[in-house]
Order: sequence, then structure tokens, then C-alpha cells
Amino acid sequence: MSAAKSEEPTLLEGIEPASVRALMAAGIECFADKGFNATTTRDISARAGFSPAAVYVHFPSKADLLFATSRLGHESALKVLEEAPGDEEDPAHRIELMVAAFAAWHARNNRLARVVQYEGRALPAKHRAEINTVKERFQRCIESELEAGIAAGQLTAPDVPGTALAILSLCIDVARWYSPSRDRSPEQVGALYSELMLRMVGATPA
Amino acid sequence: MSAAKSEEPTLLEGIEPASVRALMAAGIECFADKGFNATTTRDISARAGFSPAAVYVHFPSKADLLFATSRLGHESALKVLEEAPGDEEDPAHRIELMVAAFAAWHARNNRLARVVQYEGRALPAKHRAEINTVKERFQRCIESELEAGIAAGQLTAPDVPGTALAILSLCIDVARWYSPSRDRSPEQVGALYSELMLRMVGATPA
DNA sequence: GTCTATAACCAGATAGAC
DNA sequence: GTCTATCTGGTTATAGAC
Repeated sequence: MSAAKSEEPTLLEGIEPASVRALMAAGIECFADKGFNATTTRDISARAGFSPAAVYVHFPSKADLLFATSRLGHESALKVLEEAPGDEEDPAHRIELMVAAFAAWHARNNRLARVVQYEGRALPAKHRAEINTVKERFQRCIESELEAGIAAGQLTAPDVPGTALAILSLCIDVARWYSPSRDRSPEQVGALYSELMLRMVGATPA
Repeated sequence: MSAAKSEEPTLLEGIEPASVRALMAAGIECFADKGFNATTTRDISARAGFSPAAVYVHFPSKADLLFATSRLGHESALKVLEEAPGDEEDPAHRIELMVAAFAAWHARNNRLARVVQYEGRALPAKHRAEINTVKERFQRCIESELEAGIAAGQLTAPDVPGTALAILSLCIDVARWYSPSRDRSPEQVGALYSELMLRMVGATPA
């Protein structure tokens, strides 16, 4: 656990005050590295440059800090998925843009994405339920695009819910293996994955 | 955490003595449910039907119990991947069998698979290194099948290492979302995923 | 808002009886 | 080999000074 150089560049930008932003950035790094339960409040405070008690000035508990970061991550990922197609109308092109953006998000924000995907267990039931309502929207997002593409005769899928799940799953698992130093750029991952996805739904472009 | 009904049916069969088998089964359930760090040695012992100190009779530490289960899982998954094609020689059919088996393994053994994929961080460096040597073989396995299929003119891929990684990733992420009560059977997951994979590499069968 | 100091608790691991 | 009892260290969270 070295110094706190790598703050999440864009996602935390709007968070105020700066001490909360620093604590959230530190929490993301620590939770991604070691998991929620192996991270101590001292780890987080130290990485953010504060004394051991600092977490409790801004959050009621360590779990509330996790909730804040987890919600931020879910909302950001959902926003990316929903806004990716813009005003594009062609169904195959829409889903191509969505997958490229969603996969790239999981690469670019892979630390936060790991927290989002793998640390949800540690949330208290009430907070986990709130997070789960967001999760359901991801699946519906992809399914409706697939259905539109199939209706338009552009795509084929052996099983729409299963294929939608597989597409999401493929993008989400980027968070598990992606390493910014070792792998392709987030944009390259997005480009490769959207191409593989198009092949998967029978819409090979070139 | 309810009673210890659901032992891993086949994988732990050969483990002796029975107390070690029970501890490993309990460890898999607990680690999969709550993660390594949130699981206490008391959780494991209680679930296996022993007193709080039982773990230490058979394992030097909680981390050694994790290592034993993690190694068992990696070896089992690798064996499934390597042995799936049998004496089949057609490259497209070989990779189809491999993906069907590997995806189904992650569904069937989804608790153990979660431990294998998400709890490796908690292993001490030496044990993690041993596990990583196994992990590398998965990627090579898929890559060489892709290359054979491309050489035979049966498959196409925009990027062999990237496509191999995506195929593995797709199968591995089954462990994250699969629930035996809610989802398709492991065999159905394998069938769907091998079909999606064949489309992805340009070998649509029907 | 941040610090130092500490309370209260809990978990990994061990000792020694049976 | 399993148990009960316990040691020891570390963790969350709080109190109260500055």
C-alpha cells in the first residue's frame, strides 16, 4: 500500500468537501486492494493523509463509507450505459456503443468497479437493497436493445435474457482482470468487446 | 448461515479424513458467503459441527485452509478444461466442448469457484504464486485451440489473446452471478455459452 | 475539523484436560 | 482428536482536548 497518488480522476471530481473526497478515494483503493473486511479504518485514514479517527468525522461507520462509494460507482456505470447510445437510432449501432462504453468504464475505473461488484456483500441489508434496485436496470437496458435489434431483423440471439446476461457479464468481469499497466487501453478494450459482442448477436459489421 | 446441508457433492469426495473434508466444505461455504476475512474460524468449525478450535487440529492456520480449498478448485477447473475435448480432433468442436465444460463447472461449483476467483488476495505470497502458475495454463489452453481453429480456416478472431481472455472471462464470471435455485442448469449454461462463443469466433454451427 | 488517547470488543491461535 | 478455557493482539468506534 504505497502513497495516495492515484485518485479516481473524474468520478470523484464533484465530491465536496475535499476531505470526504480524499476519504472516498482512499476507501476505493483500499477496498479494491484488500477487500472491505481486510481494510481497517486506519488504512483509509492514513492513505487519505489523516489521523486514525478521521473516517468518523464524515461517515457514521466504515460500512457507510463503502455504501457511499458503492452507490457512486453504480450510478456512474448506469449513467454510462444509458447515455452511451446518445441519439443514435440504429439498434445494432446503439448496442455497440453501449458495450464499448460499459466495458471501457470497467477498465478505466477498475478499482471502483471491483468495489462495486465484489464488496456489496459487506453492506447492511437496507443499503444492499437500494443498490440492487440499480443493478436490475442494467439487465433491462441490454435486453430491450437486443429485442429492438431482433425485431428490426438486424440481430439474432438464441436466448434473449441469457444473451443479455452474458453480455453484461463479459463487461463486468473486465474489472476482475484489467490492469492499466499490463493491458490494452480502456478504449481498446471497449472496441474489442463491442466487436466480439456484435459477432455474438449475429451482426458482424465488416 | 444455516445448517451444513450442501456439501460440494463430487469434488471433496476423495478427501480424507472426514473431518478435513467437513472443514473444507464448511470453509468453502463460509468463504463464498462472506469472504475470507469476514469468516471466523469459529464460523467454519461450527458449520462443520466442531468446537471452535477444530480448524487448528488439521490446518496450521485459517489461510492454510483457504489454500487447500483454492488449490483443489484450481486443479479441478483446469482438469475439466484440459480433459473436455477428449479425443475430438476438430478444432471448433474441441473449443466448443471446452467452453461448455468450463462454464458448466463454474455454475455447478459456483461456491468453490467464487473462493477460487475472488479470495486469492488473502493467500500469503508463496501460496499465491503457486496458484498463479496454474492460472496461466488456462489462457494458453484457449489460445492454442483458437490458433488451431484459425489455421484450419474454421475460426476467425480479431485478436487471439484478447479473444481468449474474453472467452475465459465470460465463463469465469458465471461464478459471480449463478444461483442454482434461480438460473438455468449448469449444463444449459454450458450449452448457451458454447454457442455464444462459437458465434464470437465466427463458427456459427447451424 | 482534526488530533491523541482509550474504551469495548472480537478474532486468531494456543494450552492442557479428557 | 476433540474439547473447554484462555491468551494476545488488533479493530471499530468514542471522548474530549485543541
